[in-house]
Amino acid sequence: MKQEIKSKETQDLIINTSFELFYEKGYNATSIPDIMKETSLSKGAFYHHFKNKHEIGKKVIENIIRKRIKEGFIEPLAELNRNIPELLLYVFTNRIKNYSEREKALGCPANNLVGEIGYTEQDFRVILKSLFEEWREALINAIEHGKNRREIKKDVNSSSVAISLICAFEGVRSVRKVYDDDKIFNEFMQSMGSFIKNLGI
Amino acid sequence: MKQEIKSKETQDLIINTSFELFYEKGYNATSIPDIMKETSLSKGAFYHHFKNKHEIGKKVIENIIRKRIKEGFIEPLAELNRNIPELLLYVFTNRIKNYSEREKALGCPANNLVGEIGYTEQDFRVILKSLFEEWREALINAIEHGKNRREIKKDVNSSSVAISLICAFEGVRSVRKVYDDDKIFNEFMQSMGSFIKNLGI
DNA sequence: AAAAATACATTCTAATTAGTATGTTAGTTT
DNA sequence: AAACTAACATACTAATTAGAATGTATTTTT
Repeated sequence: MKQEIKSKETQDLIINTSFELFYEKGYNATSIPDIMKETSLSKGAFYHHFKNKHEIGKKVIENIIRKRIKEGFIEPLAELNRNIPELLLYVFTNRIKNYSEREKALGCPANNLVGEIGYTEQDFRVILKSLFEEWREALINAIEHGKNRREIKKDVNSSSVAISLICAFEGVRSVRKVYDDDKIFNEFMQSMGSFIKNLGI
Repeated sequence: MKQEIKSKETQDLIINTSFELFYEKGYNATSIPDIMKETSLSKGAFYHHFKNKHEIGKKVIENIIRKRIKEGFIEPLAELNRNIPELLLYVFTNRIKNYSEREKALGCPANNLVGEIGYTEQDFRVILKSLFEEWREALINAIEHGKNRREIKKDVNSSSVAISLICAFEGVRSVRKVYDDDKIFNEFMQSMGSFIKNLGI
């Protein structure tokens, strides 16, 4: 029982540390020794708990990144009693302002991984796709609610708007990463704002 | 004179090959031996012409990627005699359909590099930023033309729209890469289309 | 035509890497 | 309490890597 807790804690430490390093340096640029140096554990510990780097990659996406998307983008969409255009405006523009400098400089962890994925790492792609799908479904649900409550125009294509919001958001985090300047966010929010307002009646 | 031509040809071969491999496998996942195996030249040839991988990375961005952005996104914007909303619609939606399967699956080379960049590779970030700036300026110029010709609303913020178009476009190429499904493009184009139409008078 | 420089190829080193094998200590089961 | 197992650490191998050193044929310069 005591061992089980210890084991879980160690695994979590390795997964969390991996996430941070992948986020800062990229997946391919991070080695297993890099990760284990950071945890102050040995390489033996790594290979006792995990098969290889690929497995840790999957765990990072499935556990950490999925949780971040859920908490950051899906759960805030659950307040369906709110006015939907306002809710979307909040989720896609206001929230951006609250990012830490680190998050602004490093971009979106999910999107960074997408950038690194080539033909090779199809496993990662499939898991990431499922995360985006969950996000997309939550958005479609919110938009449909808005349509039913006549807060959003009937002729709005929910699925199309949902994916476009996701695309725009991922895009701006990427572009902001290159610019390293908050001006990008401010200008983006202005157009994004008018796009969202234009969905409303 | 003969040597100069040979030298240039070899350098171009190495740069082009590097671009293709970076695009397919990512920058970090591509080694110099990988590149040189592909060129059928030796490692000695690489280090005769270039200092290290970082230098080749810069050359790939400055030469190949800059050229692609110029030809693909900036030059098409030069047809300022056309109706600007239509021109934007063409550049940002219709053109997407013509991407090859490879380009769709692998995403945007510039954006992929952005994903891989951490705190470390600031050199790349700065060069990439200058490419995005050129693109942004061309877009602002086109939008301003549209405003002057009363094809675009006066209250449209050109800079904000320009950066948002870029963000959305980079975003969709990233998301399409995860989904590996053309449905993403089609749905994106619908919303992007109405956003652009909404800029017009 | 001799000397020098260029465009490479070959060979080497030293570091880093993934992954394995083999400890050792503590906890768990019987 | 003995036997077993889990949680690591240490020490290894084998491959890959960046990059330097050195060699050689072909041009270019003088």
